[in-house]
Amino acid sequence: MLKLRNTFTGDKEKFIPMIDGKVSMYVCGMTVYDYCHIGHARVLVVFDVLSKYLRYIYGDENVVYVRNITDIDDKIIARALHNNEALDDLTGRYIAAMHEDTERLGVQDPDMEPRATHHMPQIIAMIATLIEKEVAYQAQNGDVYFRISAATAYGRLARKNIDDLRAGIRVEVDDVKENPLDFVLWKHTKLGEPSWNSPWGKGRPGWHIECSAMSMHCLGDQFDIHGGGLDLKFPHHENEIAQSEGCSGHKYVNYWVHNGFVRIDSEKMSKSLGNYVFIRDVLQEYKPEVVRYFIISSHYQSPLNYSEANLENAKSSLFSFYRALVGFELPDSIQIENDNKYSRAFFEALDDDLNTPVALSVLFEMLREVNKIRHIKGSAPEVLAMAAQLKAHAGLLGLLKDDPVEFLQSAIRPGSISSEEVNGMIERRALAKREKNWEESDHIRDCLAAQGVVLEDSHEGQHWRRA
RNA sequence: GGCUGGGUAACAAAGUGGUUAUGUAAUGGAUUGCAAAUCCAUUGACCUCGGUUCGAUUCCGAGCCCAGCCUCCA
Repeated sequence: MLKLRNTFTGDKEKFIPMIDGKVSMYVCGMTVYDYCHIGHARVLVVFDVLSKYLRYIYGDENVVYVRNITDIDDKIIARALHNNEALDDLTGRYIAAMHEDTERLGVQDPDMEPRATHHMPQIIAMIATLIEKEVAYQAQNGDVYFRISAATAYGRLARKNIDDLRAGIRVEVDDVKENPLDFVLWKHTKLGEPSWNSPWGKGRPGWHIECSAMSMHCLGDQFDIHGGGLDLKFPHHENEIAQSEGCSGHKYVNYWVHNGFVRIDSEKMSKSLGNYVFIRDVLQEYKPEVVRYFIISSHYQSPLNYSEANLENAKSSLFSFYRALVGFELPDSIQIENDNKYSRAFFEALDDDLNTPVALSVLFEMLREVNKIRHIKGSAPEVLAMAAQLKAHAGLLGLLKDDPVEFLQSAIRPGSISSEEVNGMIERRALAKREKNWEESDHIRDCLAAQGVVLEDSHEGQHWRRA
């Protein structure tokens, strides 16, 4: 039985869907004014793994996974202005780039990908309801604010109390808010900014209300899982709760799931610190599955330290899995057999709050078993079956999807020696080996090594891979 | 200042009141023309100080250190 750490209560809880056998999940996606960085990759991959596992448990058709796109906000407007570019062009470009990144990372598309600008009627209707219920008000400057004093249990998710928050806040001179903690739902338009018509005049929505409106529109006013990065916990998710529950009058989300940060040099990686690494930059150096392996090699809530050493570690681990699968003819889709000790341990790990590091350790045990029996029995059916199960289980984590030879031999750096050249040299070496010309054979091996190609001799001949 | 997490062997990373996590690296063996890969084996650990306990890395308390949130951020 799957258990998840619910950050609302802080406890590891049994996951019981609201509607028996059906799961609804919403994850805060990207604000599209730049390329996705490794921190984004972590959210994408973590919730991809969770959704894959939920689909495995409940069936593909019984899981609805929604990941939104924020395509209207201050930073987007600022960037468009800076680029002298139309807003739609800018967001369109970065949405396309994001889709490139997710596809390369093997992240399955969510069932729905709502965009804020496509949900203005829902956003406006929600604000209208909040005003009607007097949990929101329009201030003198035309902005509409959420009335914190009307919220029940504000600060519960982030475990903050309103007095502390208020003490720390700096009140601006011209503040029109009733309470400095009140946050904006609708901003009246400023010259040159994109705007939509509303009962409160032309303007645009605040960030928090977008997610409330889109999630409730897609999944209903209460749903199972809401995910996102830890940095969204406060104030974004806190505010979502306040708005959504203020609107519906009942509970909004049953399980809050937050993933930890990616760190770089022991510091949080973020746009505001400027120390981020784009996904597309990492993919110049490492294959997508290596990045994925790196991400899931630690628990989703722990901090994840981005470093070359850790990527290299992930790379060598993943390579050893692929090496073991070379030479086996395995179908792409394999039924998972879950009645053996490996599988039980694997699923026990995933059930335990998605403990992917332990799940990976089970895959290593399967790997060792494959190598061991392969050595004795070659390609006997039971060896193939074991290899197939390894591939199938890894597939649930989004790993071992590639063809092994392709994975091991394809070059990612431009200017690398071509596979044809390598094969030519290997042929010459085979000849030298036959003639027991070890000097020549070793020379060729050294030459290839200098080009980043590793040769391995086996009973069936020479195998090669790129280091 | 308030609030969250965390400190595990060379590195990465789980977990546990007493029994091998796991991977990389290292060492020895099998294998190989030599290597590599693979298999077998081995070394190496739980921040500090108290407390609870027959026994604590694991529970409790204090301290030190690290990261994060309290303002936009995945």
